[in-house]
Amino acid sequence: MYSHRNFAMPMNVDLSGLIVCKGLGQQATSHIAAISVVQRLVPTKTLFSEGDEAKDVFEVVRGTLRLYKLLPDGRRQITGFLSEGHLLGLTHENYYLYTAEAMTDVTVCRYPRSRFSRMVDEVPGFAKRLLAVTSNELCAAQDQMLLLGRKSAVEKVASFLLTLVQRHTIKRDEIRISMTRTDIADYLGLTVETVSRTLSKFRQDGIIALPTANSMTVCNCDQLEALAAGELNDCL
Amino acid sequence: MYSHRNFAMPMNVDLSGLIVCKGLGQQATSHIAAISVVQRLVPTKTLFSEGDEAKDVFEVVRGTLRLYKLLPDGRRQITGFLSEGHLLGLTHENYYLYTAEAMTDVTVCRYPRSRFSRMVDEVPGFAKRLLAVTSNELCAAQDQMLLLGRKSAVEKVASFLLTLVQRHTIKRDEIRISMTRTDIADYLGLTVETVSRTLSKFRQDGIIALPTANSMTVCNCDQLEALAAGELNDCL
DNA sequence: CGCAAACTTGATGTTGCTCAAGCTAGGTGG
DNA sequence: CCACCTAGCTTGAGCAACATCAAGTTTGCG
Repeated sequence: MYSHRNFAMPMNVDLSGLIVCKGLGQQATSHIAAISVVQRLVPTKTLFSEGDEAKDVFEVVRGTLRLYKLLPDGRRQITGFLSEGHLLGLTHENYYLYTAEAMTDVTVCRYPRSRFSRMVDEVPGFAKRLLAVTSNELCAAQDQMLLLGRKSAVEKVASFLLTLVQRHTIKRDEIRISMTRTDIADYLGLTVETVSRTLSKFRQDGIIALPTANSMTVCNCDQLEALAAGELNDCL
Repeated sequence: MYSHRNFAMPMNVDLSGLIVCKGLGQQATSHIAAISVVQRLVPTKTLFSEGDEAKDVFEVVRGTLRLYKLLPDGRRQITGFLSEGHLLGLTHENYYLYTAEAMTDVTVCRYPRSRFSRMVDEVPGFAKRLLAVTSNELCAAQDQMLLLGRKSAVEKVASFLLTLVQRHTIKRDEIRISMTRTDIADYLGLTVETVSRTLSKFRQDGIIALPTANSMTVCNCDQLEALAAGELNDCL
């Protein structure tokens, strides 16, 4: 199982495209690159767990992670899926507030938190950039609260599919679903069975096509939007 | 009805205690005070609505507001209750992402967004302070996602009561509930009836006392914590 | 080819919603 | 000061949406 362990490498990678560097000067970029370490994960490996001491901040360079919180009895709520370019591990506590686990092969860039924190003080515009990132996350979190608290299963799944469509603008309407049904369920506050049934229903209604379990084509985007907003409660 | 309208006043108020000023220098504090305007609201008046152009940032000086999002058919999800010392209206979009409505008589301090934004660039440490505030909100939002997506009605209400207890450490265990049952329901993703029934059950079980509908005493804090964590599913 | 994990589908069960009615408290006007 | 009125709260009965439990099916991989 050794080959499955997480490992850090003193590797020379081009980091100039990192999100944390965007808009910062050449000097800041090299400063950031200097304190970073590249790390890789295989699927299902955790980058860090809720409650661990928050020693590092990470940026996703490649692949996708799921972030989640658990209840004592194992119930799971996925708070987000993070892909290339996203930061994670930012917190003002001394411990991580959620678990981050690789869904695919993942490459991240790791920054020691102490130095990262110093950069927030010293690099002009850096705190503002992080504020922008965090504000966007908060916005997404609030949308998700509306979804979790007030939407029906059909609305939840429809909303979710639409966000998938909006992310993958590449290849019109043909979407790769990189998460399992269980992940989707834990993200939407449903069970696997309900997610599966709802997708089947959308397929039967000609709203989507499911060539395989992991890919999807949206046939009727308007109707999906109507369903997501809860405007077609009668029609189903 | 004129007396019920929101109004802004060129009023001299001591603003040195504002949260936005904390930890900043004397110069920054006076700078902030210089661009602020005091504004008052009576209960049920909205400070701003979701989708409005985000012209200002606010700080609550007195009273409590509810923040919420609506679905087209009127379903409401309250994303938070804001009291004294909290900032609101921060967004990186050009419009507000939620509605803010007064629950009590409210006094806020208003800052033009353009100037506030300039301060983020110019006042050292200001962006970092806002980052801390936003990070805390994000943390709370993620806890709320877990609650909304994965907790039962009993667990939701128990969790909510515990956060109330933690806020009001004043007067051991005697808590004033400033929101209506409907507000609580819309915050927890439940209906009024379910909230009422659950509170009644807690009362019957001797976990809490409800002298009036708007106040509460926690009799058995341990049990409430156990319920909130979902550890007593069998016992009820 | 065979195995395991993921997915789908059906039958049944339960939580929390809906609808309906009565209760309580605070505020208003006679 | 009291009666009324209304908004908020409580409680009950029935129901629907979603969960649970239980097979089967498909898929990907060794």
